[in-house]
Amino acid sequence: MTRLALVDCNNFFCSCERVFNPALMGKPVVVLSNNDGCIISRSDEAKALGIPMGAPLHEQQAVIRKHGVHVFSSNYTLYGDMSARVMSILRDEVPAIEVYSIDEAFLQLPEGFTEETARALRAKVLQWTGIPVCIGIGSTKLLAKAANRHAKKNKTVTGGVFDFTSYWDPDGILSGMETGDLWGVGKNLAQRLRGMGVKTALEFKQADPAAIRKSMGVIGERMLRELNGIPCMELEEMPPDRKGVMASRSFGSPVEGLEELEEALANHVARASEKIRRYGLLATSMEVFLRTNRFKKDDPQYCPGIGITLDRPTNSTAELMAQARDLLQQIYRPGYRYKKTGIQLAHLVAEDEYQPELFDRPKASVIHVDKIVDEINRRMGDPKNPVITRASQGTLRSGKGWQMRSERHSAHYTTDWKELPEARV
DNA sequence: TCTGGGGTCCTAGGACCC
DNA sequence: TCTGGGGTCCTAGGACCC
Repeated sequence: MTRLALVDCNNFFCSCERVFNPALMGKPVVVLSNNDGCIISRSDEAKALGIPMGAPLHEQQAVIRKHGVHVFSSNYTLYGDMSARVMSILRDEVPAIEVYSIDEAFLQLPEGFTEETARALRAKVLQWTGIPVCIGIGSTKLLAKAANRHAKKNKTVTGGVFDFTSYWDPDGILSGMETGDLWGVGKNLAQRLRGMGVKTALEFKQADPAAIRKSMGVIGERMLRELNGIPCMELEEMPPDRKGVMASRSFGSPVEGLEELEEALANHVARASEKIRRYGLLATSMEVFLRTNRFKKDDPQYCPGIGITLDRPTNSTAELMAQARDLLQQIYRPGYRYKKTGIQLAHLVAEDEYQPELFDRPKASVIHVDKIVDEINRRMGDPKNPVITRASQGTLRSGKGWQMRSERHSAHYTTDWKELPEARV
């Protein structure tokens, strides 16, 4: 039987801050998201105060002041550095490792790697880096994840390490776990499972595969098999090729003017292009988007996006910048309070494999034209009940007119006319 | 009134994760 | 007043091709 471990750093960002400020030990600590908007990491003490994951900072100010919670802006350079140290220790201990995220890794365990070995590894990571970790062991990735969760939730009993493969009653553990606690089962799938009478991880494990397949597709079936110890997810030592790179930020306060949006966008283009250069990649398509504040229900909402296929693959900041500015001008409308803007570089190709004469560009180019949306709604529907509620993209199909997608119906709408005033491709 | 079948490519949207 | 920023995979359906 193959055995895998999932090693997960506890409250990683908070733990990193503590390494460099030991006086924070035993005190409540939180780390904030990029914009200092949300709480994205909490120490155990902060969790005990009832501060939820992802909570907007402003909602927690009272608790923070009352209990003297230490608040940090995030410092990803620091966290990346600490992560590398932890991973390098893990890499030296086992034949293969998959770095799954900044604070997690799957380990392929060699023969004779026992729970005691795991405890020693845990102690070593703590001693060498100052970062506490939990370790879960199982015969599949899903079970290793579940074991890790059990170890973390019952730290006083488990000491931060739990091994499904040597425990006398694994089903007993699964029966105490809700399906929503499993890796890959979120709010919606948990609800779907409840509808089938499946509430615990054990009930999921024992469910009818055909029924699961029908209601949850291959993802559900895969999870069911993994619960039964049949591996469906391989250890991936090499990170897969990147599909796209995004750079976006929210504004602290709403922005209305084009100039300010351009400035922000320039920043995003610089970051994204730098990133793909570092990876040795070229972008062949780019998308620019704008967002109004979705939390302000009463404000007029406008969330356009526009994508193009680039004339030639590039990672040059200047080239991308010129394109981005042009795209922004196409979607910008005055009179809205914008909250966020960003770009996405996609259809990435490796720089050293790129040969212009062999390069096959993506065929369809996506456009955004608000006027087309308006026009379709005007021509096709009752203006009070528009066919397209929030379509942000459409495609010009050769000879077939415009194809738009309606959010409400999740379907394409194809018009039989091509020409529209002021339509820009 | 009947009106192929198989395949690829593309996109949006849903769901999930850290 | 303030509400993150990245990613992934799967599915469904249309255009287009043979």
